[in-house]
Amino acid sequence: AHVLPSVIKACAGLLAVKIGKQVHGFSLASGLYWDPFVESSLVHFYVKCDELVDAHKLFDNMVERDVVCWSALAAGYARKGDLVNAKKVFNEVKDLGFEPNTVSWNGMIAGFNQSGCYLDAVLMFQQMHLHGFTSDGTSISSVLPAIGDLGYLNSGTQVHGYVIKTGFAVDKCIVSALIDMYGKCRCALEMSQVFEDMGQVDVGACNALIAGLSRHGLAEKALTVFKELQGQGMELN
RNA sequence: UGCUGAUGGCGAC
Repeated sequence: AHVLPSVIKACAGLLAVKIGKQVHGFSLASGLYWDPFVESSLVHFYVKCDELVDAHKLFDNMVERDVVCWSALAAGYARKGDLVNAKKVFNEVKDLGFEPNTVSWNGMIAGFNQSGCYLDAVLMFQQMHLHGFTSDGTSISSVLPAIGDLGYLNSGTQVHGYVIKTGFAVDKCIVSALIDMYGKCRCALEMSQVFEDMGQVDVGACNALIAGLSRHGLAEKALTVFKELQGQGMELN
């Protein structure tokens, strides 16, 4: 019974729709469908495959809904840019009787960011704090690009300060997210500073830096940096 | 100190 969720998870990763549906059928036939782990991995599977209608239907018919499958569904709507349903599902949480956790919040922030609903991503980030949660690395690297796209330099600087204070500065994803954010806010200096403060060289950070430099019309500088890094044996795209 | 499910950046594809 513990292998089903893993199998379904693999189908979701591969977008193997047919196989996933077969596994779904098998779980029904074998009577394992009521297992919360099986069910939520199925919800996640349908979400990943963009079958939100099926995902929602499954969710509504579940015997044992919990915070995990609820998070998966809400995040799925957010990632699709379906603001109405995302918020609707997210706000249903009280009626369902459980509480969002850090992952639930992160899923919404990341989803809104990926679908270009930047303002909503930032608002969710604020709400998360108002509800007494602390952001982790995932929340921060999800919200930073949204802040950058909105040009909210003040918020970005605040998050940067928080990153330094909490020691998240060693996280590669966060560093490149910071570089990306400063690049979008047209702060070439801060951007380069973050890059240099990073002890080690990271491909992602380099990509963000070069993209940021080009955005400033500093294409030549970008090329120079590109060659420098190549000289150090970096494999860039 | 892990051991079935939901959440992360830039880029290439």
